Amino acid sequence: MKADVCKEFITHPQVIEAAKNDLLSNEEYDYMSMLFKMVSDPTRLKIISALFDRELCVCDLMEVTEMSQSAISHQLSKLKQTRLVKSDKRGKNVFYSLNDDHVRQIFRQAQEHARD
Amino acid sequence: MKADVCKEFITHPQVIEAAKNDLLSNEEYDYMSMLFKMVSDPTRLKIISALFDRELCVCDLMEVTEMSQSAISHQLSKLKQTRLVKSDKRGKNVFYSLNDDHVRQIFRQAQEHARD
DNA sequence: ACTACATATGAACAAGTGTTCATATGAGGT
DNA sequence: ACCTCATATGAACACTTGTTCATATGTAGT
Repeated sequence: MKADVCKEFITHPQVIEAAKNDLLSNEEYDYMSMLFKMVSDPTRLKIISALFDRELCVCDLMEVTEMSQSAISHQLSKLKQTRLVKSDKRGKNVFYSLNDDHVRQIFRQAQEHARD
Repeated sequence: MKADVCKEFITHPQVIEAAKNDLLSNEEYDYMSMLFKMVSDPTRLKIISALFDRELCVCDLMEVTEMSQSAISHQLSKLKQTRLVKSDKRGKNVFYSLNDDHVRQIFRQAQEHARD
């Protein structure tokens, strides 16, 4: 970013070139950032683990997570917009479930990390 | 959370019990939340991918990520506090590198997800 | 049509986050 | 001792985020 800083490089320019080549596109960073943001809130993590092996309606999620209806509904809305969960309206209820397996994998990986 | 909501459960209480049993401890949620927060910022993601296969000093990271010295230093400080990176002071420079393999795994998993 | 229940949504507010700017610390060379 | 380079750090600021409160929408039963 600055030109007149770090005049005396110790690591050779090749190392910096290599690191530059390892960079991804901005779209990839933005997507990953969005994905991680979605799973970086404890309430949403609770919701995700509740939905891990079954579908649940908003009602059920209130019971399970001990959160208010509004809070859950707002979070589900975000999770749905970002395609992490899908919904199925049946009668008065709306049932939510995880949308694909990537979420489960990332969740599991972090959970393993948490055990240390 | 509320008692007088959802009087007519469609899913049986057993399902709710099962979901409750799948919940983790608050400490686990907080840890996972913290971990995901750390990798949910594009600047930090850039830093992490630059450090993926090599150590770099703050100087190098400025060049590679095209960010200001202060911004990088602040982010490295957070990444170090949360043990995602470690540092090694040699002379005038401080070299940073990833601290364990969990970060790499979680990063890779998300990157795969990003390709869809 | 009316009522009760389930969910969604908008506004408002407190709390958290990332950057910049200015300055401090610390190490090496002279 | 002094100067310069490399990094760290504190304060200030704009911006984002999650919750609550109030209210709207929609569905089923009567």
